[in-house]
Amino acid sequence: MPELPEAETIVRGLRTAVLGEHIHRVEVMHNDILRQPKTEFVRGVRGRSIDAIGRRGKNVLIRLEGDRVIAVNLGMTGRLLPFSALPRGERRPSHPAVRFRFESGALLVFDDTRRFGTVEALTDDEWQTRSARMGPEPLDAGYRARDLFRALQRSRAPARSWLLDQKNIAGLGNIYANEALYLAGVHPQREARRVRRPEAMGLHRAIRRVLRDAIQAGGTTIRDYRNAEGGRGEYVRRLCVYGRNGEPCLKCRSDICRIVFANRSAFYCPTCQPVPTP
DNA sequence: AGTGTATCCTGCAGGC
DNA sequence: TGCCTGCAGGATACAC
Repeated sequence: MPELPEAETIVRGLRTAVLGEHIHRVEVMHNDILRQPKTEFVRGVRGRSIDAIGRRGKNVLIRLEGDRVIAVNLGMTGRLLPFSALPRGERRPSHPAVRFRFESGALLVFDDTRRFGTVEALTDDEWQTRSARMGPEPLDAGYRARDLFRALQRSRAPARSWLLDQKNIAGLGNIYANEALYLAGVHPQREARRVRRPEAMGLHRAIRRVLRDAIQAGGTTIRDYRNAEGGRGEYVRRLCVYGRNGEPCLKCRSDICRIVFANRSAFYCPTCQPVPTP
């Protein structure tokens, strides 16, 4: 659920909260969150300090001394919650999966209701290999509209499926993929290779605009997403199609439609995003 | 090779 | 009230 803007918002919050902390103890409450043996994970992180916090696509990267990195994929309901002391009462995480305790007494909790998220300790080299298999960062200055157009040409997948595939672009999820397609006037089921050059230009612009605006709004909270301070994302108020089926299109007043394909809902305006003609 | 489907898991909303 | 179904921001093993 957390997509690029949510991951970026969490990263910014974590920088002020846990940068420089020294990991003293690690507790794993749910082994299924880890993608490696628990002993290997603990060995990779314990006793190291946090040098930097970064992001790649939807992944939060906690960089440790000694060329190590904790890679966190938030899945659908994952949260990274820093606390200055052991939390109690309402502020306590509901489904803690991994707890990092710092020498200062502060701690960082990976909390995940559905446990679709993953946490792993990697060397920089291992992470580089992983990162190389992912598509370009859509907000990088070097990501060009013509690159998007050329890549689209090579696929028969529906445009929405193509945008969700992290090998094509890193960081888009179901919300922002649908929003970008709406802004670009492309139907979610249009074959990627049938997106014309001017439409690809518009889609490139739409992707970057949606992601930048959503970061500025602190992401989108539908139900579970919270930032590092426990706060909500305000981009919900700016959504044009996602979750708005049956409501009027903001441009033309047609009813927004919801369809399901590839096991996920897609939202679009039947007038602004005409059905693909075979 | 590249795409679509089913699956992991929990919680919530809505219908009866 | 309680039971059932469907739905949810992701990623991936598998079948075609």
